[in-house]
Amino acid sequence: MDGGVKKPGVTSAEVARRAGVSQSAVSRTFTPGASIAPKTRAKVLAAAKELGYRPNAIARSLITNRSRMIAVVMAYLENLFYPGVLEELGRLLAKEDYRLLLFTGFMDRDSDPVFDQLMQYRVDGIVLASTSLSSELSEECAAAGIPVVLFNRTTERDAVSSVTTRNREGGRRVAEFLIAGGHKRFGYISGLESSSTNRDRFGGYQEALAAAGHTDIIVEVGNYDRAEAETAARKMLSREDRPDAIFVANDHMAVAVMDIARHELGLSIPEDLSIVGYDDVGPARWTSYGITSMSQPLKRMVEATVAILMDQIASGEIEAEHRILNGELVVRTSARLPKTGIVELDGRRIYRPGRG
Amino acid sequence: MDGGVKKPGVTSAEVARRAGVSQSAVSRTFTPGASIAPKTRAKVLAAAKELGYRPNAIARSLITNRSRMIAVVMAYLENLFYPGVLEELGRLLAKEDYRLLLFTGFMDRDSDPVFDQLMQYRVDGIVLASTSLSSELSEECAAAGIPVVLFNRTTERDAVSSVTTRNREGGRRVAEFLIAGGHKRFGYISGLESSSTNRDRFGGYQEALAAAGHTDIIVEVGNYDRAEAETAARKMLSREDRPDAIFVANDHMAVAVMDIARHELGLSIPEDLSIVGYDDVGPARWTSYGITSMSQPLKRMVEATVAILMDQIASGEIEAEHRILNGELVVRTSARLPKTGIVELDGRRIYRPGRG
DNA sequence: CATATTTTTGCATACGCATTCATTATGGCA
DNA sequence: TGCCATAATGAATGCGTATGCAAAAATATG
Repeated sequence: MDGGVKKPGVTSAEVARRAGVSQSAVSRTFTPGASIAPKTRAKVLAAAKELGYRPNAIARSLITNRSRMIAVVMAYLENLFYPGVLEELGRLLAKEDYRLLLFTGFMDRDSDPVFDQLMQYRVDGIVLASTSLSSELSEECAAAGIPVVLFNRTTERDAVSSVTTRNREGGRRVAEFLIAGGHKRFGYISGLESSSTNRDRFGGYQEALAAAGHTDIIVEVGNYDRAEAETAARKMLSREDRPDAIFVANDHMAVAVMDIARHELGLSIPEDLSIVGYDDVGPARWTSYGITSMSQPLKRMVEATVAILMDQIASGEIEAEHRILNGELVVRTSARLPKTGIVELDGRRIYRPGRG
Repeated sequence: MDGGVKKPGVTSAEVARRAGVSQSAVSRTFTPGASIAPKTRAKVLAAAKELGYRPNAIARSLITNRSRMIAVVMAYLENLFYPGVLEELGRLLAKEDYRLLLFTGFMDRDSDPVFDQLMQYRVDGIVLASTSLSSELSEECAAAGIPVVLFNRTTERDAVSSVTTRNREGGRRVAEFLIAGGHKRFGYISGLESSSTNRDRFGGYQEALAAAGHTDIIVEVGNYDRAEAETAARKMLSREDRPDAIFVANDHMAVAVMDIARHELGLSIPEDLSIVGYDDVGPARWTSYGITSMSQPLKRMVEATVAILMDQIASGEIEAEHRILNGELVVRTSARLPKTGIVELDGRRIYRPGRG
């Protein structure tokens, strides 16, 4: 009825009056490390509690020029890998006393309008998890002193920090594993062709296959999308010379490929067809799928991401830093096993050729 | 080297000087509906572009007493239903020009420390998706004029707004479906026993079963957790009088139950055992599972949530509002089919008893 | 006890912007 | 052209807090 005014909330001045001290004293009470006498502090805390006072983070940000918010840009969350990342990010950022401003659910892959928003909120750092950033924008961030971390992505010119795994080595290992398993015809269902992860995974795969004399890889595009992966699988598997081994660029698509292979085309996995995925995400571990998959160490990746952010926020230096972590090929039931090279490692079966 | 100072960024005063106008004019240029001459506006926009000016949302919030941020509290994201909610929330909130401050990844189900944070940031609204709120806290929100919406949850005393589906009717329908399918022994794997959804789903199930003379339901607790659901399934299915029909309180657990039943205990689904889930989440549709499941209309639920928030923000009135939506029992392959009652509805098979 | 040193305190100011108010420019109409 | 209504403008102020500075209080030292 009164037209929508949010009640203004208790201010530090009101608390000060109540406690019989100055506004400064109230501020100092809530500023760790500030000079304040214990008894004054106690008075202030009492008054604050009575009035239900909470420091206004907005006003604080205006003074300190720090919002204590990190923007996380994640275009889609359908692939469970990303919710996992989000959850871990939330955990670690909270531990560092940072809040998480999430940008998701925009279909156009263009992050520029989102970028405007996040700059207006003066975030202290940016994590880009499923989008890249045009080079002008990343330069603008650098100029503004805002650290940016590309998560699970890199750019050619490595001007912006990134956290990735050894995708090329991963692709190579997948190839070695499949070759050792005695496969003859190799397929690849690709992710987004513009993404660095996809290029690297395919590059390593292709390279190792070529080294073993296999130069004819059957490729279809899945764009990291479930529906497109289904289409790609149908196409690839209804060929006469269909592959007996497929490397799918991530588990999210691999699940779809397995469903199509088994239930639409009646193929047995791994007897008729071996499938290897990437990420080692939740569903890969579910026994219905049991996907043999290159793992990405999610927790350590997120740790590295937060470490880079905190470091650059603290130092003010924002030279690009690149953290590249190792994964393992986790062996399950979706692909035929090589005779050697499989070892047990804290409860998981891992493929490590040469250790075998 | 210089100890970490984020560059202050361009201010409206600088733009004003550059454009040869007052700071007020700059402000009015970026305030929709403000009184500003087209040519002045053009000058300002030009200067702003040159300098790379973006209005400081923090400073604006301080004046307007609106942060244009909505806090979303979501303890865990492992169940794909919630990432879906998050994505849709992000989409709709962006459309309303609101940002999403996410709180996730805290394991203790207690949301109170989180609550402190979110109040400090003076969010304009709160969505609680996997946590409840102590009654004092919800009263504090009401007093502060901050709308709160419980998503997929309710409290007994309905003092705080909520968006849910007809869980009781859903449970009832599942029971009717399983009875019509000729099942004899009924099991239930429960969600969090303290949650309203779980109570309602079980209540309806129990009620309809009792009406048909089945009063002995075998119950195990899964707490909406995958691992616990696995344990529950093992226990329930290794009994001598194991059920031939299980209602699992959500799909996230139903997937685990199916895996255990099939691959650990060698049961055929639906020949030996029928399974019905809840949510109609992604994996339920994957052909490996094909879970017959009560759907929750995610998009409409999120729509309702945002509508309630926008409404209460605009009006300033925050009397609790309850939106209860309808789901459908989507029939797939995880449960034996009744002879009648299955109809086709925009490409899905739906169970509607009495509709023939 | 006087003096030097340290700790604590309040005053005043600034952060970047929106908004009120008084003033000036603009356009409409006779 | 002159007069009035309206639009546009700038100066000033305040949102809630942190912080530099100087004054005051507390403590240590001789």
